[in-house]
Amino acid sequence: MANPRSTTRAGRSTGAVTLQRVAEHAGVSIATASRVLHGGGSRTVGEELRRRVESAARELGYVSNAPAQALARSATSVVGLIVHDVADPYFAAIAAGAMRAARRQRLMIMIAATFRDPELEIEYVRSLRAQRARALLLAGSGTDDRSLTDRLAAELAGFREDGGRVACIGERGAGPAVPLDHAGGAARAATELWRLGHRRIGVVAGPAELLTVQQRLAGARQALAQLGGELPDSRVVFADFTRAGGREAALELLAREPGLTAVLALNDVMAAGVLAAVQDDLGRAVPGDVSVVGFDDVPFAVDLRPALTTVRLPLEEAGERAVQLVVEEAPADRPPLGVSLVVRDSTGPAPQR
Amino acid sequence: MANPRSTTRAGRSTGAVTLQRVAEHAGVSIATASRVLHGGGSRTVGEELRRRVESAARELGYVSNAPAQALARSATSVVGLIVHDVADPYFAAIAAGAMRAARRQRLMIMIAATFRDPELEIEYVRSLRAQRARALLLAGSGTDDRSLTDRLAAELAGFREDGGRVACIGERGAGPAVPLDHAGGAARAATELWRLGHRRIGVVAGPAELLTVQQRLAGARQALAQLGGELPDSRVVFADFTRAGGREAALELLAREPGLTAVLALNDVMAAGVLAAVQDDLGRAVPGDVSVVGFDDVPFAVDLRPALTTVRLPLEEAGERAVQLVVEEAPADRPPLGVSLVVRDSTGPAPQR
DNA sequence: CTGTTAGCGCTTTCAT
DNA sequence: ATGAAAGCGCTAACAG
Repeated sequence: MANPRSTTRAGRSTGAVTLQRVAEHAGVSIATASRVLHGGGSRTVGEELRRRVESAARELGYVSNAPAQALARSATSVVGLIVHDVADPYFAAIAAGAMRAARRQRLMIMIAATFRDPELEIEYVRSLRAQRARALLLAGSGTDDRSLTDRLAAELAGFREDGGRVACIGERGAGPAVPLDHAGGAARAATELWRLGHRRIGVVAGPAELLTVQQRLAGARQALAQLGGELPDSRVVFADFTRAGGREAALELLAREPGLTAVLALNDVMAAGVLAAVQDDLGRAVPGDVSVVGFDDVPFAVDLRPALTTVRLPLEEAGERAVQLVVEEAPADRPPLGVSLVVRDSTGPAPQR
Repeated sequence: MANPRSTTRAGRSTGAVTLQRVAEHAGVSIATASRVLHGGGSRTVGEELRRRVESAARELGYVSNAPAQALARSATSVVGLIVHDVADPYFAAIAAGAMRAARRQRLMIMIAATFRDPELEIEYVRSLRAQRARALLLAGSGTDDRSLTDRLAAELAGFREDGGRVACIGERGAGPAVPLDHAGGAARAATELWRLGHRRIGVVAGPAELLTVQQRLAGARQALAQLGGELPDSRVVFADFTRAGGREAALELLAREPGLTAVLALNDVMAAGVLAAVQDDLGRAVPGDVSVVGFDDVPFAVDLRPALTTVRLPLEEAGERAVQLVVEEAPADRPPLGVSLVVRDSTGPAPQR
């Protein structure tokens, strides 16, 4: 004989334990059950019934149905986070911060990785919109592609109209943001190099179309100009924001401008590649022959060979702030996150010649 | 029958665009609209109506309501992934693989980070159960705590009863798993060290209660025993699976057993700490004085100083397989993922004495 | 091929 | 304080 979960009255096949069943089991109305099990604080149910409902729920192993709740109250507790690549320590750090904050707010984070495809980013905000996510966090850099940006903006506008909140990590003109001073950081790095006597500095940059890259590059360029130096285009090479990209770019850069005494990598992952290129491929000493500075200060920067001098960005905190921004746990006008230069062993005085 | 909702455009800027509205706008029934907009492939709608519905949806800017769909068909397209810490490259790699596979299946990944708190893991499977996630991926190591394990198992059983699928990355007796040969990998590492002439080998291990740690440790111990060597408890120190943990453990290990010529770190992040301890704190050479081998082969292993010899685990692929396992995109009996030893520069012959 | 019509499980007035 | 009932937006029989 079959062994159904409980005796069924008419046809109604059993299985999932619903609020309905909990209510029956406790001998109360479904409304009451809802109030005790999901009622937000406003305890408006008598002690006796409350107890009965609670034990019924426990006995039956009740688990609330989030989609049903979402439908009924048209609001979910999921926050979408769109990153380029979770395996990239930059995004991993942001995600970690966001998740920490989410836990405090009892929110769930749904992460989508675009693998650097802007089309996918748009597709994902649409998905998250369909999920009726409570908020959306855009962690990746924006692009200077107007059409893409406009389409994204349209999708985000729709999301907001449905009542969703949006926050960006780093300015990208698509809503409130947790500002990240890319330009300032790059300026700090360039200035340090200048101070060390470097006059011929090259830059290994990420994809040229990324706003973040443009801002960092502009910061370095401006600082150098102000100092009386320069950063001609011939000293900048763009590549993927990866270790391989950094390595190739460094090789090209130093082939093109052999006299460079320092290179600024626009992120730490690329810096790792630069270090490999300079030391292993080219057999030059760091910082003896050429100094290298990175950007972001991801966890492994200190373990690089030599330990990387880099611009520190408080990524985890940025992630936390982003969720605070969308759940208004904190005032929107907090002092911006500071960037700082962490001087380690990959930089030194410019070699005499 | 007056529709109370769409009483025209007075006041409120017409609420959400629902299927109902799209249907009206297209002059078809809501069922037809549903069929064209969400109908899975089985095109059973006339060309004419199909076109009308599609353009109506576009004009109105319709976005489907996932929670409503989930409720109606009692199935979602979200897959939960529970990790210890997204910022840890081990989990980041797994997550990246999972997301890549998820995209192909048009699934969304909801990541929950336990920050290494087993209680939280249980809490999160409950949450994901409430979300009616289609599947659950457990990426973290299990524990040898019986009570915790039982409670988790109970929760997972409930999840399965509701129709959810579960997969683990690495065996943990909680359902089908993407096997990861922790023991075999450790054996390979230990054997290599032995081959290089090392006879006094120490181990810097992660938390003792983690199954993964126990398996790796057992693998190393057994290999050594087989070779005629040994791994007494005095040569094993447990600490957090972090850089700091690795560093402290290495310091303690070498203080306790100064004669060690090699140390096996049970993951690469710890290995980074070991390298720092040995070289920077103790001023000993690697691999001249002591050889170091890591575990996992995370991306930065090659950039460590010196480049780390380590056991390679195909983490991204494991993540991909895990989602394939729960959506049965692939047969369950695929050949297990292979582990291999990547020999780099942190290992060398045992020093003569 | 298209429309009707029950629900899916829960929240939330509105009464009592 | 508690219950009855009307939805929330969509899917899936079940007719035509």
